[in-house]
Amino acid sequence: MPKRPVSEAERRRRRPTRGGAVLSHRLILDTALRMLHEHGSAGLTARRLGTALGADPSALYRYFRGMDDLILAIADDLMGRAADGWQGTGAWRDDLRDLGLRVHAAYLAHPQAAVLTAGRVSGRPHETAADETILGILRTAGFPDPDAVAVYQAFIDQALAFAALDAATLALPAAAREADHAVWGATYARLPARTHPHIAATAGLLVARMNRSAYPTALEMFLDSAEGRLTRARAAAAQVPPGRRP
Amino acid sequence: MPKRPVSEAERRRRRPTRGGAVLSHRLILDTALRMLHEHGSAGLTARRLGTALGADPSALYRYFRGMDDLILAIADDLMGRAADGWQGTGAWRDDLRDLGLRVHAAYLAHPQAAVLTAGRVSGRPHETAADETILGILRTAGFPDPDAVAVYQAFIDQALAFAALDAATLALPAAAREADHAVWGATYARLPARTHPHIAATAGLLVARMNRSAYPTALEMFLDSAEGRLTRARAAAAQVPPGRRP
DNA sequence: ACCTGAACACCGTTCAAGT
DNA sequence: ACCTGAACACCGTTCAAGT
Repeated sequence: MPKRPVSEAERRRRRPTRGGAVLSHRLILDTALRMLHEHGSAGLTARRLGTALGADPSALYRYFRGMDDLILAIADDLMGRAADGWQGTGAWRDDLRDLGLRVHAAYLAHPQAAVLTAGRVSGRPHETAADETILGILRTAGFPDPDAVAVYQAFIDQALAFAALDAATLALPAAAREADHAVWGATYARLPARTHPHIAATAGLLVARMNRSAYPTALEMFLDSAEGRLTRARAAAAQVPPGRRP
Repeated sequence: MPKRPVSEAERRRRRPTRGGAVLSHRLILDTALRMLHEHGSAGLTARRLGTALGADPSALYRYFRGMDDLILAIADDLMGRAADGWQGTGAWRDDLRDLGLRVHAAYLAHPQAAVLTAGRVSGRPHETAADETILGILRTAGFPDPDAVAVYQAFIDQALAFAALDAATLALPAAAREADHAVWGATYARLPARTHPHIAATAGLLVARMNRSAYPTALEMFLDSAEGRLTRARAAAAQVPPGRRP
């Protein structure tokens, strides 16, 4: 196990690099995000990041344990961008929808970063803050704790899972993305009705939909079902008045 | 654009490699899946694959355009494994649940491959066959075409998105996976109630749930909502008898 | 204290040459 | 027809040396 890099607060001297930049976690993170946009999700390498910062690549290892540590920091940064400035209205369904769409949008704004961070639990401040917010919305709305936890987990995983899936398409190099799009136009829309009757019958609708994210539909379906659960939980609670609870 | 490698049917001579193996798409695919299991999702490289096959790495380029082409072939293979031997019962809700869980399970059986193929549209035979099956289940159940297409897309994307998300955890090297698990135990369960009251209040439930997939919950919520849609669509259709349709 | 430079052990892909 | 071998342009990370 390599030893922990020096934290931002502990730093004393800030000697500039050969290129004149003064390194910091923030500067490295911002430069990494810029490189991901410019060069794609495979384009973030320690060597290129060093060059972009005007520093030797090995200097990065004083700030991050390695590329994996940097990627977890990027993940938490994306979550921070999603939650930045958010205010709840008190209407749980509207608030959840809004948060889900914000997380999805924050990831899609940095699709190459989203691909890299998909499925990683960072446990860092922005992530825990988002989790606390979502659990608070559900518990305040009246979901009993076991339901709140189950619905919370399905909600955040659905948002992140669709973000990663949709980001994967956007993050492809332009050529590959066009090739994937062309698959729909060329292969699916022209499958013969004899072998693929259902695809053939709905080809127009399929092609129109396939280049749009399914997340808004899936999110609304999720909220429908959550509302049903809440109604049933409230009805069950009304059967057992507060004074008679064990 | 590199030229297309020779297809399996077009091959004439089958000269064995230096290592004695006779190359084929199937052999390369199976060897690639084995390497992914043994060395993780970053462990599939052209050089290692060559060594494992007893061939020079450059020989692979006569079978696949490059690593990306190989990855799309692996994606279609996973979909084939999911659908292999599946039989519908005619009960749309049971059939969809079964297919969703099968796709999820097929991907989780090869998590390192799932990570690599997440979000890629292959347009190849097993993928189109699965799409035809799902659309058929929905249209036969009575979903009007626009609903059938919307629900189909949300269904397949949700299955693949959760598969990729859950696979990302399983595909981590053992050390990183344990570190991610430890994040839950150490960070989340011990956040103070003063700053994170909702996480603190449900910490036991959270830790118990977090190492299990949220897909079964999300899938059941999805099916709840789809059932509501179908009921409403049937009611609307009953309002307009067939003879009066435009 | 912090950054550098060399070193080590790797990559994917191309293309002319061999069999 | 198919595979090989060399070549090219890259990787992440470590560690002793410089400032």
